[in-house]
Amino acid sequence: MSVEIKISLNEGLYLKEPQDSKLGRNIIKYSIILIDEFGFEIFTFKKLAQKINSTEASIYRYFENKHMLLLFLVNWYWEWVRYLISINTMNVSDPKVKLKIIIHSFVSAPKDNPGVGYVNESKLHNIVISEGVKAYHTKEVDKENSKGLFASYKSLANTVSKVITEVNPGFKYPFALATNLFEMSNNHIYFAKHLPRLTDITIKEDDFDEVENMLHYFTKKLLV
Amino acid sequence: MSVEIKISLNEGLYLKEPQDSKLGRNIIKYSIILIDEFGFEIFTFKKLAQKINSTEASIYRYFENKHMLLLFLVNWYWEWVRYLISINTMNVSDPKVKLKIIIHSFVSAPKDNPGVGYVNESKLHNIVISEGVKAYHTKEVDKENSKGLFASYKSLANTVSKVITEVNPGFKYPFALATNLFEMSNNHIYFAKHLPRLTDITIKEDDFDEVENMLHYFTKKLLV
DNA sequence: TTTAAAATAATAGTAATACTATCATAAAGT
DNA sequence: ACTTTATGATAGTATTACTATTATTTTAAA
Repeated sequence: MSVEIKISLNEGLYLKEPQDSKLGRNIIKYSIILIDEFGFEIFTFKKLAQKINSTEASIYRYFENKHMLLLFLVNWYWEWVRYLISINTMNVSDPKVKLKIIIHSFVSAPKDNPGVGYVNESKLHNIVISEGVKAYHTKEVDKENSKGLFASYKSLANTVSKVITEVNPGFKYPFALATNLFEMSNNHIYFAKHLPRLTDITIKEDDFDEVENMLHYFTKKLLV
Repeated sequence: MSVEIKISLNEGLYLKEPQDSKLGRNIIKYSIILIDEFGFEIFTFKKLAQKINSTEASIYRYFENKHMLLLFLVNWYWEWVRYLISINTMNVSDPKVKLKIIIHSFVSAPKDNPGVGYVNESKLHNIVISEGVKAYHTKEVDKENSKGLFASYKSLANTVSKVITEVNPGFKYPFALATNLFEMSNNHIYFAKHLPRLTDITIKEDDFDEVENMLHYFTKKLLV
């Protein structure tokens, strides 16, 4: 039972839609594997080309450069989380329950879901955790933002902020809390793994329960 | 009235203490200016060398590579904020007031303080906001962490977490809140400037009051 | 089924980056 | 005055981040 979902993203992210061809899907698939394994700085189009028995030039026909590829991947992730939230909260009316589902999606999206053949969601999650912030910490943010290349993150923040406001209409910073839940989730998974003195939680073999509990704890206190 | 403070940092951060020579201090001074102006990716040792009429080779005698230089700079910043907090809370006994001072230091450290001749704290703050996360999002985190290259951030988190626990001994995540206040401060200043739809606050001509108010609001709700 | 169009591969080449090495000169410390 | 140390000048290498050109393969239309 695999219903292939194709996630559509802003056309400015790529030169040619990678999800529509074998090579394109290979670029997505193996870039995720390589970036997860070696990190974004070490990753190059040349190495990717070697891995998939293609050439640098061919990859450059799909993505302007590796930064754009990263931006594509994190947008894909944002959009996918948004999709998960939308289907999982579809028949839920209690906003508090919705928020629980949202937090669960932030923390453990890759765990519960089937997903798309050419995307290893778990590795992509690792990339978002380890490299995601680099997608928007560049000198080109403003230009890229004006082209809509962060639309998915903004939509996600918007969706979540609405639920926050439903839970507590008096809460003053719904957008900040929305993005903070997402960033905090990623940060503290990263901290627990690499800089444990910066957090209170621990992670044993990819069990993110403590992160989830922490976010619930914060959210509850903030929104009562 | 300029009392020159020299901030001592982990020796693993540099090959040769840059604060002890004219060239070293120039490297610090102008790397801050260049990274702030052009961003970390565009910044190279060659460009820096040209700017200060020196050579790449000379700069490499101080820092292994530009990543280490960035790590040095953010450590310097962390250590400096820690120093500010320690002197500004010295004679304060009320932990709530201490926390206010801490938040103010996170948000507006560069505003209120004289500082060190070769460091433009305001530009350095910009670098921490825009590039700081790159200092610890690398494949070498674990190795670098084991050498103590993140000690300053950890000390800072530790200091703040203690105050949080003083305010509310029952609060379950003092370290997470400590780091989150710092990260949130940086993130939302960045968002307000570049991705305003991701936050609720606005910043008009480097007035960070709204950020500070937001952090107070969050902290208060979390620690009552 | 042929044929044209489009996609990919193969190859080559360039400027910039991220270094390392060597030697000469200048500055500082004893 | 002398020796250590710091810096500058110069050169060189491997890798990166591309661009360009041509050949070959795949696909899609006539």
